[in-house]
Amino acid sequence: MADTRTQILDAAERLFAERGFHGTSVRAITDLAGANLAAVGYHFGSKAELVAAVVRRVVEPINAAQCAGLDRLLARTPDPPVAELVEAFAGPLFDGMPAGDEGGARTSRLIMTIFGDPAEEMRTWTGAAEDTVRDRFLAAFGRALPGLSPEELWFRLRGILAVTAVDRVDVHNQRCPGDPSPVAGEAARRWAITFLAAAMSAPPTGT
Amino acid sequence: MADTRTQILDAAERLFAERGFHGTSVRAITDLAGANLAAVGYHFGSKAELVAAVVRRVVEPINAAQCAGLDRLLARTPDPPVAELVEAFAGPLFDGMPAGDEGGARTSRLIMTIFGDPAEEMRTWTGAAEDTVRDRFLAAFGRALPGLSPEELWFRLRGILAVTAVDRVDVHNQRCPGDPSPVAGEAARRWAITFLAAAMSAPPTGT
DNA sequence: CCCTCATTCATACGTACGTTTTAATCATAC
DNA sequence: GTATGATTAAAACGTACGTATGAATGAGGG
Repeated sequence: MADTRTQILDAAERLFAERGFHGTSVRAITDLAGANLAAVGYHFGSKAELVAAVVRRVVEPINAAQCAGLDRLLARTPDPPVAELVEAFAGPLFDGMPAGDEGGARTSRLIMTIFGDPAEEMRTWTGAAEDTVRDRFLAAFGRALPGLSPEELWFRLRGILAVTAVDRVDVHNQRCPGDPSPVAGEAARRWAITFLAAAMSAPPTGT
Repeated sequence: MADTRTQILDAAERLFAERGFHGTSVRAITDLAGANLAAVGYHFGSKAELVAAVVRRVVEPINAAQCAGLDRLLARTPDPPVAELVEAFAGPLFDGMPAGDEGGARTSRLIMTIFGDPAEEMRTWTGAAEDTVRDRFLAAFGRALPGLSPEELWFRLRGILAVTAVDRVDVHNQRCPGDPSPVAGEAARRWAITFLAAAMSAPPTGT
C-alpha cells in the first residue's frame, strides 16, 4: 500500500475530477484515501496547497511529454509539418494517463476543471514550464504556417487544447450518442489529430 | 431599477462566471444584488434552482439563435455549405451577449463553467432544446459531409463548442500575449469560423 | 532500553454556508 | 381607511467546512 501522501493525492485527483475543487471537501478526500482528516494539513499544509500539488502532478508529465515530442521532431527536421506538430502537442493529452484512470477520461476531466477554473492561482501554478512549451510550439507552428499573425496562431493553439480537453470529457460524461466504448479513446485521438491538423492548416483569416 | 428577482439573476450570473457555482455563496449574490439574503429562497426556492435559472437564461437565447440561423440557411438551400453551417452554429456563441458583459467574455466564462461542471444536473437543465438543436445540426452537417461516421461528426460538433467557449474565456483571462482589446471579440469570431470550417471540412479519419 | 522523530489519530474551534422562520413593509383594491 | 396579498427584512437554525491542537503510535539508532 502506498504511503498516505500518495493515497491522498490519488483520492483528491479523483474527487476533484468528479466534483471540482470547491465541491470536494478535505473530509471526503481523507475518507476516500483511508487517511485521517489532519493528514492533509500535515502533508500539504492546506487544502489549497493540496490542490496545487494535484494540479502539478497532472500537468507536469504532459508538459514534459509535449516538450520531448517536439524535441524528437526537431531532431529530424528543423521545420516539421503541421500534422506532426499537432500530434506532438495534442498527443500527450491522450497518452500517459495513469493506470486506474478509465481510458484517461478522469484525468481529462481534471484538466477541464483546471482549464475552466476561474481562479487566477490555477494559472500561476503550472506557469513557467507551460509557458516554455507553449512558446516553443508557437515558434514551430509559426515557421510551418507563415503568414499567420501571432495572435491568430495563439488562438489556434488554444483551440487545440480546447478540443482535446473537452472532447474526452464528453466521452466520460457519456454524452456521445454512439458507442463510448474503450475504443473511443484511440479513435478520439485520431479524430482529434485529423480535425486539428486541418484546422491549423487553414489559410490566415483575411482582414 | 429592475425588480429584485432580476437583480439577483444578474448578480448570480456575474459571480458564477467569476467564481464558479460552488465558489459563490448566496450571501455574496444578495450582497451584490443589493437584496436581502432570504430573497433567493423566496424567489427561487433554493440556490440550486437559482443556478438552474441562471443557466437557462444564458443557454436558451443561444439555442434559439442557433436554431433560427439554421432555419434561415435551410430556407435558402436544403444543403448549405460547411462554412455557413459552422457560422450558424458558432455565431450565436459570439453574439447576443447581454449589455454590460465585457464583449461577451463574462458570458463565455459562464458557458465554460457550465460546460466544465462535473455535476450531472447541469446537463439536464438545458436538455430538450439543446438536444434538438444539436440533432438538427448533426443532420445538416451529415449531409454536407457524407462519408463521416456519426461518431466522428459528433466529435467535431463538440470541437466547435469547445473552441468557441474556451477561446473567449482566455481573452477574458488576459492569457493572450497579444492585444486582447475590444477588437479581439470580432477578430476571434472570424478566426474561429476560419479555424472551425477547415476543421469540419477535413476528410474522414481513415480506419 | 529508551529516546527521538516522523506520522497518525481523535477532537475541538471558529467560521461560513444554505435554509427557515417570523415580523415588518408596501402597494393595491375594496 | 383598512384589509389583503406579495414582497422584503432581520435574525436564528443546524450543518459542514478548513484548520489547529495535543496526545497516541511506531519504527530506528544510541
